[in-house]
Amino acid sequence: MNLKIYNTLTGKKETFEPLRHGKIGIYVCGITAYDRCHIGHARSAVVFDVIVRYLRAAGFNVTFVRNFTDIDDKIINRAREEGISTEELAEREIAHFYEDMDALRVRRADVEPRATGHIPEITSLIQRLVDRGFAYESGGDVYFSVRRFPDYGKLSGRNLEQLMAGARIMPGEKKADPLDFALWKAAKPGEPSWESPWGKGRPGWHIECSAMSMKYLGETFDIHGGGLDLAFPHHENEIAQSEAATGKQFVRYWVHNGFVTIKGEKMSKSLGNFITIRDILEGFHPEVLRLFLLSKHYRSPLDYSADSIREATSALGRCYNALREAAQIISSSFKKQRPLPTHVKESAAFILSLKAKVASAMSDDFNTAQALGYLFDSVRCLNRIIEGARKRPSCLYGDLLRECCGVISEVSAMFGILQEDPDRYIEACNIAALHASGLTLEELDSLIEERNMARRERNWARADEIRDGLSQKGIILKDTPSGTEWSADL
RNA sequence: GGCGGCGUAGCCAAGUGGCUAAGGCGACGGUCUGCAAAACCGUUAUUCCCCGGUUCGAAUCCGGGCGCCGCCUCCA
Repeated sequence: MNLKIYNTLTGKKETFEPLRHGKIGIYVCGITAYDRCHIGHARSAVVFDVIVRYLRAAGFNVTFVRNFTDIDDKIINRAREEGISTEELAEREIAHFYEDMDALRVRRADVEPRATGHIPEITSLIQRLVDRGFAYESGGDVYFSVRRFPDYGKLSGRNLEQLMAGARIMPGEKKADPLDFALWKAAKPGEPSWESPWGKGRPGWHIECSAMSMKYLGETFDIHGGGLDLAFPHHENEIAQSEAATGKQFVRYWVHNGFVTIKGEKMSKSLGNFITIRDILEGFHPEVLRLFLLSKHYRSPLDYSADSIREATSALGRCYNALREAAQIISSSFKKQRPLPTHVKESAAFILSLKAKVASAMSDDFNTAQALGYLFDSVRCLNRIIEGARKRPSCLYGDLLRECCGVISEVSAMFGILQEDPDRYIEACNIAALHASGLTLEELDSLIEERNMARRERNWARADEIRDGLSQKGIILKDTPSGTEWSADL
């Protein structure tokens, strides 16, 4: 398997070679625990969740680390506003994070370190930088001397002159140079603080990721990921700190996901145009959100809209519908052993080749959009087989469909979709639609009964009137040989 | 201003030098049906923002233009 990854550091797609054969260390910047997560956070989490699932499916032994920033200015300010401690705030928001991620079927990382749990590692890394002349103490703060690190800017493609244009010293900072950034911040009255060689204080934002990633993955490791907005200054500073301290390359492949936008603009707290994960999950199944997030390549911007979520809902519903029909055929026993038609065999062959196709799409810089295209192709093939079974039943269909569904299910697992029992998924949609229609089940049943009476009397006008009325309320009727069924309009 | 990204059908979206430009949503026609729904079959971009260039050959490479977005301050 030749895996290609786009590396922000070089600006190119490169063939991936792990540092140690068969093993991968990956660190992804997690959240700052001060507020609810929005769809942008969901994208980053789901994208790296799928990347890790894929790497494991490809046979790599992956160590996945994702941190929590549980102390910083935003947390201090928000805690003060709410009149609670920073610990309480961080604990609550980490719990909310898990609530959202569990709902989204995002798996836990192998190590989930927190900044406040790694103060000794952080201070000793800062000490190392001071000892090597890359950092200096100033009035209880410690700063990194950007000009001492010649490679500064190599990740984000900037040079020092460009950076000087926008750099300035904020009031209260004690930098020697406007480009320098804080490694350690002296405690202000009332702020949480830890002991250090420079007095009481707390870590700057960037240093925690260097200290924790190197602790768990080594001084050089394979993949570091995060949102594109972290590339500068956060990841640039991580490189500077880490490489200045160790003299070694810090990270081999930098992977950044694109933003979620809304009406073309970046979704962000400051613009106030964000939609929380919890908001979405009130109206849609978590797999719908996952499908939506994976439907575009991870590096491109992804525009959120109510319509695009509805499209994902329809597409997912179509897949579940096929899986349910397949399950029905599998569970029914046909006596006749008719040979399978050619087009059925061809469809099955396509499905059986799905794993290889998806693996090939994923090996090209994690092309989930292309991979999902193959999955949808397979669902059409599955429907063709189902149609074949309905037209000319044969006992040969049971095993064939079981095998095909198994492949589809296994491949979907990598994306974290189609993992529900189809009956239960569809039933849940139906219940939601019934609820939204404002009808009770009894009212619906009696309308269906009334319509069937009208149909028996060949009163098509009345029958259609009832069906159209229900359709407007989001309930679709389907007349089958075994009676009338109702379902949600997916 | 500096740096970076993007512009493919009605909408969403793969494809980055050469087989018929994936797939999804929608729409339309056919099969099925009392009519529908679901499903299947077919149609829906002779063409990939515009203009030049390289090449036997470009959506794909190069130059220029137009438009949109992001980073340069906290941000997934």
